[in-house]
Amino acid sequence: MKNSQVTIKDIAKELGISSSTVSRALKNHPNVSPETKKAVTDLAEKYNYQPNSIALSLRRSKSNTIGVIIPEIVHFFFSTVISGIEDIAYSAGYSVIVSQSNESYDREVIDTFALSKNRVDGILISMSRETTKYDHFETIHKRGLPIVFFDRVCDAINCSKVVVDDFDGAYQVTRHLIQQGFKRIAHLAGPENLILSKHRMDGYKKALKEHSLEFDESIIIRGRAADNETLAKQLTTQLLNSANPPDAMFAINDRAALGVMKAVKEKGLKIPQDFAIAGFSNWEFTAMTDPAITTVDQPGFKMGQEAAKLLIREIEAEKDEVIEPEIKILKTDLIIRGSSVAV
Amino acid sequence: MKNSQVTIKDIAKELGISSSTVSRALKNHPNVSPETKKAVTDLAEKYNYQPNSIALSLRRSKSNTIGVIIPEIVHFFFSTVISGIEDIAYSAGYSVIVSQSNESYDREVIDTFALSKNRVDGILISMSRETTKYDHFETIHKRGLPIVFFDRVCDAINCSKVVVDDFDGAYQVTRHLIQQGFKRIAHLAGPENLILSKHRMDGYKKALKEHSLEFDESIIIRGRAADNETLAKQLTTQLLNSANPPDAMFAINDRAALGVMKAVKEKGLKIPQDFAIAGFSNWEFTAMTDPAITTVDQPGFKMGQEAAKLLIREIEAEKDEVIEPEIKILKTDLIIRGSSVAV
DNA sequence: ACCGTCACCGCAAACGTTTGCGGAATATCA
DNA sequence: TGATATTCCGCAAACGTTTGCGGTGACGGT
Repeated sequence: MKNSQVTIKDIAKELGISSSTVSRALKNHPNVSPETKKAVTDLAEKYNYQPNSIALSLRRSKSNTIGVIIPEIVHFFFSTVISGIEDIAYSAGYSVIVSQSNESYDREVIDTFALSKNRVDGILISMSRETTKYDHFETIHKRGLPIVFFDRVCDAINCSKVVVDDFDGAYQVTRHLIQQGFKRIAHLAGPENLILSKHRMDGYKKALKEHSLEFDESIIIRGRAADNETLAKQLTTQLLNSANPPDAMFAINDRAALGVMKAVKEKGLKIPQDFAIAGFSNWEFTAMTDPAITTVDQPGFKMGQEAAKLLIREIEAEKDEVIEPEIKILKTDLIIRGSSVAV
Repeated sequence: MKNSQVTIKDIAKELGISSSTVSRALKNHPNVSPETKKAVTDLAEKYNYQPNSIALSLRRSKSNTIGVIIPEIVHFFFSTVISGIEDIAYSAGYSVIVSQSNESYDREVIDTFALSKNRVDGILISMSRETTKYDHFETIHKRGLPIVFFDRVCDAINCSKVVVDDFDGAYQVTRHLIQQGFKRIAHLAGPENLILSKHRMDGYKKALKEHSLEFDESIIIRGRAADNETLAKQLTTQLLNSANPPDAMFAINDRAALGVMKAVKEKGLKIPQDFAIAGFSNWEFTAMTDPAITTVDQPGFKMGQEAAKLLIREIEAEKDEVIEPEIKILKTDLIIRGSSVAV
């Protein structure tokens, strides 16, 4: 149990010089004689000196840590984003501390202030599904703490954001379904308070319009089905049993698409011959179902990278330097699989 | 940009008292008059005083942060474990900083020392697949930094560990296959340097022996197929085309099981009538395939919780107190699904 | 008038590091 | 020899907090 690490003071004492000199010697400051430098570095190496990062943080009033708040960690997309964040953060010398809101507004507020109290240098956030008030963001942002939103962004705060081109992704996947010959394409929509739901809906509408298909509210599934596979299945079954059922479905995300698929299979329809399905996000499992699900790939890793870059840029800006908020829109990638086209 | 947070000194200055008194007033120390206390707490509230956790860390030489090293974040099981770790850590007042080794030994070493340099109070580790040398663990452990291993544990280090009862899980799932009437059960084994591979193999063997089935090396798939779906599929196809093919497969994990499933489907065999499949870990997607895959649930969340508890217990032990390393073995849960039994 | 007790508060050191400033010793020059 | 420049180093403050110890003043008891 050699408890304490060796410090600058220890080295100074052993060499009979002051800590200032040791500090300077270690960073190769010109005002230190070569002999002293050598003595210091030798001893530092011998004792395996590691600068105390906490003392450094206090001195510089900078923790070199960034906080991340996401709805959930156990989630293919978000964990991919974290991976991207860490990639950039680590190579820039930052640690990453992650906390999850579990899609709860209250928890998100707690997490936000906890990170602020922990003196992180900046925060990356993807909002919870419940969040409709933004005071907690406002508060810490006004305090001068850099914030960057990603994916589930907040329009009310004037800061940098990274999103995926939801509109275009939805447009492309819907167009694909139309090009495959499907005529009556339903849409399972997302929660109304997330902008991405609106964007995807708009992309869907644009594709319909462009191909002279009319938008029909009766084949739109709204509400909480987006993240509830069972509900998605139920509502799809209902739709399939209706008078004028759809022949394809674009679901707002892959989990919902899976619910749709189960409903369609249960009904005895063949995929994609009788009914085509497309999701959104390219979650891992979409390649594993039978048939595999057509979807839209969101560059999660890249999103994490970009968000981290924007944040660090802001953190490391000079005091008087004014950083204009930047909105990064990442292109999506249409992944065509068996659920929408015969292989 | 109100840059600086208010400090104890600021409050002290404004009230014309010393920082010591403010500090004591804030923690309700008896040696402070009620009036002073009130004045201090009022002002603290007014300015929304937040203790500077970095200064605290320096003072107490304790960062209240724990480090986690896992092979990858984008992984259902490991992200579940993290979730469990955070659950315990946050309620005990610790932050969690996560880093991933990406299954690389070199990266694991770097991460280990980076965490140590960042002055975490303890480390939770699940080893990379590559790791066969343990000097980096040894070094920091000798330095007195508490370590707890989980899942992929290291026998060479004498510290607390949390594992799943791999032996029993494998035994149960194999027995289940036997009870369903399958006679020639193959096994896709894991990397040899991970103890869990051996344990699962042993559980498999025990079930065979108990039912008087002989162990046949020719239907064991070894090598790198465990985390390579494509390879798993190839080798399974090879096995299916052999002279005396198996009628069931217990795969060391779910990803491999999926490869097996694809091979079996491609061969035109019916699952489970002609061929049964079982995996291990209960990854999310196993419930989503068609048919759903029988597997063994590993309590990832609970594992995270237990590991965090053990670590924090060690961190918060008194200096002279001797903490005996503890090995926690968590029970698994057999999840029977369509791939091994007709519904 | 002296002493002891008590309640309340401040001083200063400590955690480990950085850095502006000044000072001592040596070297350079007139 | 005396003045000045150069080289190297230490002092002390600062980051924000905690805490042992000592100090002050009021009060009651003898």
